Amino acid sequence: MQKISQSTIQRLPLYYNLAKNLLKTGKDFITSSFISDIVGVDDTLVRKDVAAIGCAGKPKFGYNLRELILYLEKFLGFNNQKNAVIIGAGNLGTALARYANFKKYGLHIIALFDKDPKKIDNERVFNTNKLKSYVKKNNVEIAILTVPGDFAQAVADTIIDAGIKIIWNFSPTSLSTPGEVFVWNQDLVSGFLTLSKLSEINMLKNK
Amino acid sequence: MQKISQSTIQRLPLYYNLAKNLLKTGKDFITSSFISDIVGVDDTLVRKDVAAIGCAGKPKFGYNLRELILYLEKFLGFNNQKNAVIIGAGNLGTALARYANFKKYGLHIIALFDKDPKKIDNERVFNTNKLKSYVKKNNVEIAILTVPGDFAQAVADTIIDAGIKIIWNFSPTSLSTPGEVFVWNQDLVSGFLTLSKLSEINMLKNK
DNA sequence: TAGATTGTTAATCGATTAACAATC
DNA sequence: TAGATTGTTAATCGATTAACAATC
Repeated sequence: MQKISQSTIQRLPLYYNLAKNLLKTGKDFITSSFISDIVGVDDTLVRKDVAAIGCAGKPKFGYNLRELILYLEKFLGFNNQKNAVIIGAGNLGTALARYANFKKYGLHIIALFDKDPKKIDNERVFNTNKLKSYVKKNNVEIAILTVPGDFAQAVADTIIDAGIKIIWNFSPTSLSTPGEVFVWNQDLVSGFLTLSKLSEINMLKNK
Repeated sequence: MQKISQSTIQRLPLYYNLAKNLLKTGKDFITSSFISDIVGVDDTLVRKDVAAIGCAGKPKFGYNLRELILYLEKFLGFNNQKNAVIIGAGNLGTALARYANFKKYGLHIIALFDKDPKKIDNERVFNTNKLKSYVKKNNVEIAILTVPGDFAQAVADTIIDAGIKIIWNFSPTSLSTPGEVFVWNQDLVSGFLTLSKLSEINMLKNK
């Protein structure tokens, strides 16, 4: 299998969303230049990305829409349902837990943890001191960290100890983890700062 | 001014968070190799990034921590307070609005909009039909889109018409916008799919 | 002074874009 | 057949890494 770059992987969900939207309009085919126009990625690159997941197009028509969608769903692993827990039942953690859509894409959030007794109902939200045993018992693959930065490393240590190999880190702290643990940082403040600076540069460019 | 790459800009907030944490421990200096170890970025690259924002280090010591923090704050624009509105007062939109931290970093969320009458209080949450006039009246620079994908383009058209030049797009829809409008996509489902696939590749690598 | 660390120039690597052949 | 679009190879571009000189 040829290796697929991170950049390609990050673009595929964009193609997927677009393909699903186009399907609603009753279209049967989608061309690389159509995708290019809307997603803002060069059409050659779109074709390379699509080729990389093994989906072939038809000259003069483009890609069969349903087929492309199936290839994307298969590649992105919609059907490998994964259990996840959220640590930190604050605003963001709670919002993520309520976002029903995740399940369709393979992310099944089965519990939240917090150390604030007021948030604990022992049904959906548990005390953080039960985190380790819960993870071991319930086949949890993913931990979603929505705790304040000061606690992130300690929580990470705990869940790694319990066997977690995938961390979706919404905290502002860079985590020190062993090589076999995969961390995906999604701190939204960092996101905002990046957006803010890049937009500034974009303004200057358009002056 | 030399141009600073998007990759550099995306790393700077990571350095910033680390620097702030280290400050709490009473340290006065921070070295590029220390940053490298924790953030997971080559130390040469760290030095280039820091040099790019004009901050100079001291051989044998590293960077003065407070000085580095000041340079980062200045570059990332913490003091340019920007007004923002959130469109879509669902779980995520509401959570973002409640996240008080944003204000420290220059993001001032001054109102939310929704079309569901049950969510409207005409104090913090307004009817979407007032969006355009509100944006024009209140010096709103940033629109945060947390609406379902089907409505994203229509909302985008409205706010662009009202003069918005920066969109933080949490919806799963790629937006068609004029070149002077800057869009930063942060769809969390796409985020999860990327995380999921990359972690899979990471697993294989570690077998 | 010796040694650690910064700063910079050159080399490498990989991603994107350009050119164009293949094909429906 | 002609033309549009895919698929692929080559060229370009930019980001990262390596090597090493400068400096405190």
